[in-house]
Amino acid sequence: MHTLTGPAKRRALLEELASRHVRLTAQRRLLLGIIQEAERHLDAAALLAAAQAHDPRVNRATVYRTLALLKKLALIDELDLMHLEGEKHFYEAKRQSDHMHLACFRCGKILEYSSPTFERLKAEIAERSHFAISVTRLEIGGLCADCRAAGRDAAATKGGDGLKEQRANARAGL
Amino acid sequence: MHTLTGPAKRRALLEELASRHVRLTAQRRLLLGIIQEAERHLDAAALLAAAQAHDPRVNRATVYRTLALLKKLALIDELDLMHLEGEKHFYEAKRQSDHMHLACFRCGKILEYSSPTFERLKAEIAERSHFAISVTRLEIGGLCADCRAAGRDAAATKGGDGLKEQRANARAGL
DNA sequence: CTGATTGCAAAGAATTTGCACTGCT
DNA sequence: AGCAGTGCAAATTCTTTGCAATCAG
Repeated sequence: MHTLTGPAKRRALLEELASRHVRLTAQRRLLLGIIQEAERHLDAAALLAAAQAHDPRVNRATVYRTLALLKKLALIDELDLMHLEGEKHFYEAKRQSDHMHLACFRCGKILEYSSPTFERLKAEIAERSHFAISVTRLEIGGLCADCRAAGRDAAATKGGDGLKEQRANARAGL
Repeated sequence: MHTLTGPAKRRALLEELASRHVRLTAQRRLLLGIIQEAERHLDAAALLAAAQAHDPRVNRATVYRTLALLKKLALIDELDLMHLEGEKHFYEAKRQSDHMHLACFRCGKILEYSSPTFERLKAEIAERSHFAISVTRLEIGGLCADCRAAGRDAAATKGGDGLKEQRANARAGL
């Protein structure tokens, strides 16, 4: 997961934009680079912060506009990650094969998973519903292996309360 | 799709809440009923409007709090429907088997689709990643059968621009 | 009774927009 | 040169919260 090839990948994105005759401003180069080198899923605020570390003049609006552009050009995917921590969106550069995201409600960890079965499912859907698929988003919420074990232990004593669980409880007024 | 059994289903939800010792206020009964009888996916605003049609005193906050409660109790699923029209969430009563949502970027139509392949995929994920799945959300964006055809026609003349496409274009400043 | 639930209105988080200015190509 | 892109700050959209009043069990 997050197998980054570094410069190679980065150039690919830049070239992709250039070949599509998209203007390459300093801001876009910077943002593209950050998105591609990212070791974790970035939200708009994190991307903005990272960009401003290099050049404080990069503006929030530019970040949102650039993300919208890249999404429209199908170069990045937008994720909700099960709204584990608020309603913000996360972004990642598109890769060869789609993958799904497993979000742990307890520790907040995000696991990635890809499978031929998913590809088969998509093909099946396309064929049977005559739908031309352009984006897929498969997000799964639950407990990761570690937290399943930890949860069993904690349940014996106090009753484990994780990230998402806390938020949900608060909202439901529990 | 949207095969509603009416009263039967409604009672089921009420009883489910009662059996869990959840207080059944007039507001909750009303909201539950609306959610279960709904013929389409409801967002918080639509749910509020529908509720207020019966009783104008139902408050926005109560709607959000009730949705949070039902989500926490795993009685409803929250959907993003590919953010086709803003960032609001949609809700639907949970059913026996999970299904995915196909969102048409052009006409905004939402199709539902369920498949044993999806069930197999979930089983595979659970087994291989040792993840305890509690919620899944599979959303697919693209063009529905009708719009694929319409798009081909329109492309010949003006170049079809649909709901989501318009918003995306606007955001990307195109 | 008594704590859970509600209404209200104000606050909050995330994102978008209008407009004047800047900078690619 | 000329239009796409940007910064800025205000506006929007959707959702949450604090607190006093109300209600279910």
